[in-house]
Amino acid sequence: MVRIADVAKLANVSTATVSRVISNSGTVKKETAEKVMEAVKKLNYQPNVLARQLRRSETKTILVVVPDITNTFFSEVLRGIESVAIQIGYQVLLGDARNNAESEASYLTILGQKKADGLILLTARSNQKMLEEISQDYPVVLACEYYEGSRLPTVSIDNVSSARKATEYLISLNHKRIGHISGPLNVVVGRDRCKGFHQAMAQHGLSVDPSLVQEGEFSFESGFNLMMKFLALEDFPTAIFAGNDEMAMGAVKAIKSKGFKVPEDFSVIGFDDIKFASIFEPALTTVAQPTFDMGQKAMQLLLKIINGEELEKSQFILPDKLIVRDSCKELTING
Amino acid sequence: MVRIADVAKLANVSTATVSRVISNSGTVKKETAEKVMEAVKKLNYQPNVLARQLRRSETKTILVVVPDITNTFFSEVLRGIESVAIQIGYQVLLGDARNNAESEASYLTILGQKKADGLILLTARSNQKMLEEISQDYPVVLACEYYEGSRLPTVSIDNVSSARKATEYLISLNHKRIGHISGPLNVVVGRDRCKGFHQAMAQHGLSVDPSLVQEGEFSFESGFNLMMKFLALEDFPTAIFAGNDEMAMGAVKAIKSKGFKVPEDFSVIGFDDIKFASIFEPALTTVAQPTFDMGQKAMQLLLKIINGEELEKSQFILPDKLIVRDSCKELTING
DNA sequence: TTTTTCGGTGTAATCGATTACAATATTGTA
DNA sequence: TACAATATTGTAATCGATTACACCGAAAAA
Repeated sequence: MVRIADVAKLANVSTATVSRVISNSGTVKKETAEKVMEAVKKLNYQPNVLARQLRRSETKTILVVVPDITNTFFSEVLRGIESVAIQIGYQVLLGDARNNAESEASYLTILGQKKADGLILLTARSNQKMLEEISQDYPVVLACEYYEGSRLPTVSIDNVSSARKATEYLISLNHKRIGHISGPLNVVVGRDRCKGFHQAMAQHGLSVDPSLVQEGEFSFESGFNLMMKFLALEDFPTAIFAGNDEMAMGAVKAIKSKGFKVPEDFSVIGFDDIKFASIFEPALTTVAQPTFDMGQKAMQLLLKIINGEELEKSQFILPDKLIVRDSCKELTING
Repeated sequence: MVRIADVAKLANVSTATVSRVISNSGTVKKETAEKVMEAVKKLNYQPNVLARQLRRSETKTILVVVPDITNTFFSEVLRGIESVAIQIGYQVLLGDARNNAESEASYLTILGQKKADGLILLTARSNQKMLEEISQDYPVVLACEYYEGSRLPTVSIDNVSSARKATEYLISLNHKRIGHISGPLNVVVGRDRCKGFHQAMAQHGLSVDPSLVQEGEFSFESGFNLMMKFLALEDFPTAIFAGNDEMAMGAVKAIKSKGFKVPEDFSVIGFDDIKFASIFEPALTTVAQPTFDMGQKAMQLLLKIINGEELEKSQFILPDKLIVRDSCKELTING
């Protein structure tokens, strides 16, 4: 292992000078610097980051905890985070919570151990109070998910209004009997999308049949099963707003399994616009979240906090976008 | 910040003793240990991992470089890696190469900086020689992808025989005029799958029409475009072996766009068995790779190398599995 | 000429743990 | 009781960088 002392000896200067050169911080005479650089090159010296980190007590590493790394929605956000991180010399430590609040919390010890300078959470299912305490001591940013009424720095879309928008789209297509296949209501985004659904219905004077609102998990299977429930009712809904794209696909699959067609017999709208939404048949009409941007924004925000900069505000709402494809259709009188 | 010295003072012992207690390494009297543990608890002491790392010169961190984090195939492997890592007290530093050999290589400096104890590469597109040199100095394991004729420790399936198996399945369905939509041939797995295809054809005395082998990228769009090329030929193939599932889906889409049906008019087989393969319509017949297992195995292997254990062998071939679904059909005389 | 000023460099303390080695306490043995 | 063996604990060096502070010499100011 080549140490800074080796370089110093070869260049015939002190370690302090070498350090100044490689961090180009201080005032070093040009010729001296060249001598040092030469020695660095000759010895193929790379500073030991651990030592630097210890001394400066910073790791240039951040921790990102995702609920499910195999969900492309989150991996796209992650990519946004990482792209910014790399640019500014940070590395990303990955925590995959596997949809488990406990394991989510277990990653947080990494901060206390000083293995990371900050934390971005793409999931907010563990104890809110604990997290708020942690954010007193360490830089924390939430992305995608969030806590209600919390002051924690957050980057996300406005799930309530997006859900309203999705529902209103169905309403604009003349649908009146609309069902909602909701994500888990103990997760904010599930709750907020459900809320948006109800708001839109109320605003347009439409009543919501309680049997047409079903809570499930953000998975294909769950979407399938809940749609099957709807299809067991006397009086079908004509359109379905699903909590996310996977659920929407499950719902479509269920509809098809009964011999019906989408969008002819049922309109289905999803949420997230995952990679596969456009490949699916029918191509899914859905609300797109700016995944990559959210990741980038979250990282930029975290960096500001790490650097102790003042935040102009702490909640960032990014724009969503309704993507109209082929899974919804206007309800005609015969419909 | 609570330091070990604070704990030592409160417990009225030396820092050495505290250190011994928290790493339960040495011989410490029971009562002393209890005293120390009490002080630890009272002060809520957490060792500064950086200091430990510097002294022990180990980071308990590994670096995983993936070609594309938004590809569920790789994120499943990653999950396998991470699950083992967490269990044994390691953390995973993520490098997303974004399908770019240069950026892949840029992550390797992290090793030299001592920010990670080892490296798992899920992509092998950068300079082989360089990597082999690196593996002299640092623990390295390749997973999924590999270099031909290299002694680098590797975990993967046998892509040649898997591709042969896939092709033979088509042959067993009476197909004779079979096309191959290949992944990039500058990537080993692309090459090996192509090789397996040719082997199977030759072994069954079938000739390969050169115009029925097209090289593309491992993407949906690429699969679509290349299938369109086939569909522009005078003499169609009756079956297609695609380099991976995304390409297979693209091919199916192209076929449908021309008004043909899968599997009635064309049989299509994919590769990887990604999450979406079963949701796609028709559900994709494909070759499943043991993603999670490969990740686990790779991590276990890396750990052995880190610990300086002797490896019984360096190339691990895991079993693949042909998953028969609905995208292939026996060729009848009417074709 | 003398005194400041400051660019450029070196010395040594420091970050916070681990651990080699030394020292002391305790127990066992003769 | 005396001495050896062992258990337990402490002292201080160490990991490899960064950086506060001191210092020197040359240029600028008085």
